[in-house]
Amino acid sequence: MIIQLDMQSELPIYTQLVNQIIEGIASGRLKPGEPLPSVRSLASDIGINLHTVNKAYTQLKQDGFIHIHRQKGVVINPDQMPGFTEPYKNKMRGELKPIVAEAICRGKSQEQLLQEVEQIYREIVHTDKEIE
Amino acid sequence: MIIQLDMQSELPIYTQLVNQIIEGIASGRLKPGEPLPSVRSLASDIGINLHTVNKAYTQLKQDGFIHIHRQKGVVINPDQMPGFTEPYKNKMRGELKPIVAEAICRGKSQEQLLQEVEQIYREIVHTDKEIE
Amino acid sequence: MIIQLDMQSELPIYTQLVNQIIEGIASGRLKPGEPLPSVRSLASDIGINLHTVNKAYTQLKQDGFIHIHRQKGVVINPDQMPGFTEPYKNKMRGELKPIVAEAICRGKSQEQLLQEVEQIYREIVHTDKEIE
Amino acid sequence: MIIQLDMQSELPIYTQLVNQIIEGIASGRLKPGEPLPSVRSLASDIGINLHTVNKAYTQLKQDGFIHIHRQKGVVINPDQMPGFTEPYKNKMRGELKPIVAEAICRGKSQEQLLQEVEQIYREIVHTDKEIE
DNA sequence: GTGGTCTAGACCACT
DNA sequence: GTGGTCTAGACCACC
Repeated sequence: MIIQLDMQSELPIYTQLVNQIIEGIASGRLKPGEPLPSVRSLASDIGINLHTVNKAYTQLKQDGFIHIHRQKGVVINPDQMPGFTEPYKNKMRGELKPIVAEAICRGKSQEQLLQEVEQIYREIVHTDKEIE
Repeated sequence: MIIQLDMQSELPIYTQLVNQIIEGIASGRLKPGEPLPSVRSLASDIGINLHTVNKAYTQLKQDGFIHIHRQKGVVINPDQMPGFTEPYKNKMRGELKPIVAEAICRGKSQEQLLQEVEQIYREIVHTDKEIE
Repeated sequence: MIIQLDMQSELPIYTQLVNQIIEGIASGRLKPGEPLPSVRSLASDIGINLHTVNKAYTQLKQDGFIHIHRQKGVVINPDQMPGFTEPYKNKMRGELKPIVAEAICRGKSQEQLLQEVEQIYREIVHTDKEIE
Repeated sequence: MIIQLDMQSELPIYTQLVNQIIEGIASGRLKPGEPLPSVRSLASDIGINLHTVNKAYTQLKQDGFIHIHRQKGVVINPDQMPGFTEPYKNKMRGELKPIVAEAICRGKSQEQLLQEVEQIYREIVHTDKEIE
């Protein structure tokens, strides 16, 4: 799996990493039980510090997306993804609200906005799984 | 208009301010041409630093949501809201993508996600405009 | 509040810090809303690195014991302590089980063990709040 | 006796092994003088490294729970379990204290906490000894 | 001033 | 080899 980081972004590097791995899972490119590179190898591959990778992995572990298997390394949670919990739902709605509000100001109709979301949904799910 | 700030939030205060004003515009509670409180009075009203309000107003001005006149003070852009520009579109899609991806991982179907967005849309637009 | 660290302990320093702060809250020496020293000052006071303090604070924040107020610094959660949740309950029972088992092997009766726990409970709660 | 290991746990595997054997003794499923599997066979049974089992056995021996004979192999200490020594007492209290403190913060009364400990005590002692 | 992030390098426990 | 911890020093955003 290719990791694309924007070092100029306002988003912390570890957050970008977390997002990309979640997108990888959502798209099916990363499957439950599949191993992830070690902290050190991923860090050297993408040219960042191992602590930054570690922070991303730790957050993914706390949220239940991955397991950190002692000495076997890191794997995508083989059993189940974290559920649609109430705290998560609130977090999601809180993130969505300002985005929707700005879209409304800028003239997007409800239909247009839903189409936009639908397209993003399909882009993620239909990502060609053969391409890595 | 009531401003609700969460001092524990990870979002900077000025960003929360920006978001709330944009939501006010989206909901219709704030209308084009309508005056906003001065930096000084808003800051003292909600008990935050002048600089923080100033930063929020500056960003809103840069994005085209408000005008800042030397004498007339601050008003909602009376002519037109900023449009659905290409850079904004990219920004929006970049923000939406990780949210959608995580929702997919957590088991949301496309229909459920669209309903969620639709509900948020309606909540913003249908906010009772009588209540301030 | 005095922090006592054992640099030779098997427990990570940041865990010892977390424990001591939780004990401080349990004993009433640290009250809801009360400020905690800044990362830097606490680190220099007890002679450890600021990142270690930061890690402890971050964990306490995630567990809901403290709030990290932007720029105001760190305060004990003024509203409510984290509840007796199911995951916590499981964690607690998992920690308690091997301790109880070993006590049984070493000849402790149920009554003796309960007295031990009771004494610890009282020691924490009845800590003289005048002494700091 | 069935050994249940959690490879995702933060506890080292050898510690989990030690705990489970102590629980086995506490519950009566493992009786004084009873033989334990050899390092080699236990390791292959539960699919872990020889060294890991060895480390667990070594710790149990040091604490006085088992004897390791050159010929007879490993047996539960036939004479007497280790006593309620002063160093052990301190260790136990040190482990108990943060658990009790957190329970207090999370709203457990002394009675509730004692009931919790009592229940764990009974669960260990009353484990059906017929089931292995 | 505050906390947050990133880097760098070291040591350790575990397997 | 793995991840976990600690230290050190730097820069940044926020207020």
